[in-house]
Amino acid sequence: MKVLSNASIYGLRALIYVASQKNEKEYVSIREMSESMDISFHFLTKILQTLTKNGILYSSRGPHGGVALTRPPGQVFMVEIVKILEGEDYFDTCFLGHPDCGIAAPCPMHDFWINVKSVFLDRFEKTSLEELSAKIKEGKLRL
Amino acid sequence: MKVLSNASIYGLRALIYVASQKNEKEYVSIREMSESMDISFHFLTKILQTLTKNGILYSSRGPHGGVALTRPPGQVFMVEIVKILEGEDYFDTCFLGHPDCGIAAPCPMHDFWINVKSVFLDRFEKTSLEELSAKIKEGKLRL
DNA sequence: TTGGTTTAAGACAATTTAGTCCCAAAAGAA
DNA sequence: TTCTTTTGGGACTAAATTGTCTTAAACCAA
Repeated sequence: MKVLSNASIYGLRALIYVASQKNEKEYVSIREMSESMDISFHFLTKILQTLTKNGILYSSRGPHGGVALTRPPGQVFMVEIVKILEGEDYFDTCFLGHPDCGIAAPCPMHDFWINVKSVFLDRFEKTSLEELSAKIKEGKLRL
Repeated sequence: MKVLSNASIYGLRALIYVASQKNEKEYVSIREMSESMDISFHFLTKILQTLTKNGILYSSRGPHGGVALTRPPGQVFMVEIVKILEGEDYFDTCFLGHPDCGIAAPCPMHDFWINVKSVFLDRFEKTSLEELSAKIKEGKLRL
């Protein structure tokens, strides 16, 4: 079971990586991240570019260049990242794929799916990069 | 957000279609289903073939041929269909894609994901084709 | 200013998923 | 038997996702 594309997963992991850095102001090298997390450098670069375009990251070229968060990790929430990388309509889906599933004509899984989606939305809205990176810093979790 | 491939969705919908038939013993034509549900006939045929190979359906060729359930709809549960069409390891995934995410080295979403997956598993284990088709028969739901 | 380093941008290739097509095989009917 | 209908099986195509590569642009330091 998978709810995020690889692009979103890599993007999230990279953001957590950046968020768990000691010095919040310093740029983190994409090359360093790609090697440390064993993600294709070029692919990761492309994903981080869209996060930069969408105002989540600053970026700088040249020596000591890389990316950095535009906001403190505690103010960046999963839901925003997911919507940028998966699309604004991420939560507007039907379990069985009907384009217009709703109260008027619900599919057999409608009630269950509405519930599940609200659990995801709630969690994504409440989870910040700070929370995600906190235990990484303590070495209790892995990226 | 999507948790099932199109193949699984089409397979499930077709099974619900078969299950909501008046006469349980009669074969249901794949052509009829594909047209009624607006699914590619050849694609649906392929999907139903794997369900036939896996003992979920009987099939018969020629006039009045088609597919029929091998068991009463009340004895066929979603979890079985999903595992056939998505793979046995459907519930053995990490939210962030780590192949060996576990208690020893959990990812930052591990606890949440374990919970969500158990909700899905529980629901899939308890939901039969009979339940899914019940309200279709009454015309209260759509396929 | 020159050269090395690093992200930006976009073309390109590989893989996976989705869907199409053709013909064979089985079943029923004339 | 022979013809028609319908599923079986596999090759093929299309689209989306994933990943690679090349070149340009920006930045830094010597």
